This record gives sequence, C-alpha cells and structure tokens, in this order.
Amino acid sequence: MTDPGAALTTPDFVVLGMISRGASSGYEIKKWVATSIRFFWTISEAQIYPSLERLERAALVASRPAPNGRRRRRAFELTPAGRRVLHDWLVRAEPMPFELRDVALVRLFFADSLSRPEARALLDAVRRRSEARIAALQAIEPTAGPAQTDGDHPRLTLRMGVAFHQAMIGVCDAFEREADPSAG
Amino acid sequence: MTDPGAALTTPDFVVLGMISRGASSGYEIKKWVATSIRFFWTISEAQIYPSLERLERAALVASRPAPNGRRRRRAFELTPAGRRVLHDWLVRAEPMPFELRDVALVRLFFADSLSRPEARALLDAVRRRSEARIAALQAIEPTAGPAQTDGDHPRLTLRMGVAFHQAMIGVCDAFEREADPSAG
DNA sequence: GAAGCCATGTAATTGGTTACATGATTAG
DNA sequence: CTAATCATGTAACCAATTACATGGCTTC
Repeated sequence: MTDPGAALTTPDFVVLGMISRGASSGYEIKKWVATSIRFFWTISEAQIYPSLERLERAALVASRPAPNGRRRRRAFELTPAGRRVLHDWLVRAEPMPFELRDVALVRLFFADSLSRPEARALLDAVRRRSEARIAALQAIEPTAGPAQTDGDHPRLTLRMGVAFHQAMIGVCDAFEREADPSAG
Repeated sequence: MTDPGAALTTPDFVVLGMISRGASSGYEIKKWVATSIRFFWTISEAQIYPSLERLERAALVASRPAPNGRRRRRAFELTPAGRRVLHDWLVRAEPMPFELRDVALVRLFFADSLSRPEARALLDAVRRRSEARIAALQAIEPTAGPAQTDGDHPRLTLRMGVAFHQAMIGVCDAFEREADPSAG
C-alpha cells in the first residue's frame, strides 16, 4: 500500500498515540485520555474498540491476551509500522484548524440585550467556569515530579489549557472594569 | 406549553439571537455568523432553514415575503414570545461546558517522541496558527467605529479570541525558551 | 452482598456537514 | 457574457455519543 496512515482518522491516531505512551488496553486508553487530553479531545469506548480492531487489521498494533485472573483483557503494543505511521502523522504538514464550540461565548455575544446585572451575572459565570477549569487542570499535574527541564509535552498542553483560561479571566475582569469603573 | 424554549437546541438560539440583532433572512444569518461567532460556533444552511421553520411554527419568529425584485426572500423578525425565550436562555443558569477539539494540541501532547527539530517545527506551526487567527480576528473589528465604552459584547467575545491565542503564543515561546535556553 | 471498578463490546440515535439543486441579480 | 453573490432549500452521508449488555474482581 502507498500510505498505511492515509485511511486513519484522528481518533485512530489518539489510540495509537496512547499506546505509544504505554497504555496497553482499550480500557486504559480511555482512562488515560480522561486524565490528559480530555480538555482538547475526547473519545468513547464505542470509538476505541473498533479503532483497535482496525489498527490491528492494518498491522499497526499487535495484541495478545493478557487476562487478570479470569477477567479477559487484551494488551496492545505498537508495531514498527505503527510507530512509523504515528511519527508521520505528528510531523505531517497539514492545516490544523482551531475548533472551539462554546455556548458560553455564544451567550456572551448576544448579551447586549441583557440588563447590566444580568450581563454581569453571565460574565461572572464564565469567569467562574474558567477558574474551575484551571483548578481541574492543576489537579492533574502530569508526569509527576519536579519540572523535568526537557521535552515534557503533556505538561506543555496542560499549561496551554491554564493559560487559555487565565486569558479569559483577564478579559472578563477588564470588561467588567470598563463597564463599571467604580469597581476599578 | 410550559416552556416554549425547552425543545430548542443551541443552533435554534443562535438563529433567534441573530434575528434579535437584526439579521432578517436565512442567508443573512449565515453571513453574520461567518463574520462574528464563527470562531466559537458554526452553523450551516442545512441547519438554518429547518430551524427557521421550527421557530416560526413555535411562533417565536414571524416571517413575511420580502423579495428583492423577482428574487424570493423571506424576512424574519422576533415575536414577543421569541424575545422572551431568547432572554430566558441568556439568563438561564446551566452548565456551559468549555468544549475544545484541537488536533494541534493532540499532536503536541504526543510530541515527546519527536526529535528536537521536529517538535520545534510542530510548536512553530501552532504558534503561526495562533498568529494567523489573531490577524483574522482583528480584521473583523465588530460594531465599527471608536470604542463604545459600554456593553459591546460582540467586541468582548472578539477580545477573548485574541487573548486566547496570545496566551497560546506566550506558552509556545516560554516552552521554546526552556527547551533551548541559548535562544533566550 | 452490594457498590464500584476493571474490561470489552454493540445498537441506536443524534447532530451535524457536504454536496447538490434551483434560480434571480449584480458587477466586471 | 461570465463570475460572483443573493437566496432558499433538500438528500445523503458521517462522526460521535448514549445507552446498553455482559461478566469478573475488589472493597466495604
């Protein structure tokens, strides 16, 4: 075949990527996603298990039975081809659209029709949401241990999440100060 | 019925909201979305026209034929009920999950397996993307004219977009400096 | 012995996009 | 006279979620 990674979708690469980082079972992939990339990508079992099948048929991952007692379990690892395909995807130059889908911002956009206190309440809700999200992100602290100076990309993406929401909070505060200078 | 806004989806409220801001036709809603909220919400004709039908059946909008010459056109406006439903939605206290879906961050997350220059190239791509997005946002400048001190929420959401991406750029820069202190 | 977690998997539905069809008008 | 824009609409398709089904193990 010309390009074994051509038919794969982003969820497939996520599965591949998590296995490359050491996740072995479908269940583990799900949990790892939930404690790492969930803030910018989600995935459900209904995607993971069929994806694992496809990846194995394409010989990008290999599985062996690895039961815990009588509880069945399949352990996966990358094949050399899988590692190559993942690498190619990571370095591929292609547009990466920034897709945000945020009801809160939609509501804020339309908030001109609200009264001052109503608009302020909405703005406060947005600020609190960001504060909560920052707390959730900081509770993760990936790759436990003191700052490893080098190449800790999970930490990088975590920081981006925090920076995002700090920025949002900053804009909320600035806007509030403008609308109500007495509180400045 | 108990709550005329209960059955509506977010796209419906977007349609309602755009009409409340003066968009009159389906076509116009589409264009207004494309120059305002598209950075945090999108909508297609295939959603807009059926939505308009639903909203009219629910008596939240009213339409009259308003052809331009022989080119057919339906002009919409909010009914009092529509205005009320929109208002209720805007002030409703309900969770507003921040949903980001970003392949770029996924790729960055997995970038530990890349070589230094490869990881750097990816980081640069992310930074350039944010720069481009900031430029696109600043090209919009909504509610043309000099800063209207008060209640300009479209401008608020615009600023959030800019602040977001400035924050991302900041994190990119910081990370790069850490990984390669010689460039500091 | 019940609740919760480990573990795999599928069916049905949802929500949305893409692509198309149609046709009038305006700008170059 | 052609391309772009105005304008409305539908059909087919796709990605992803929700909800469920099954069953073993662990903890209280």
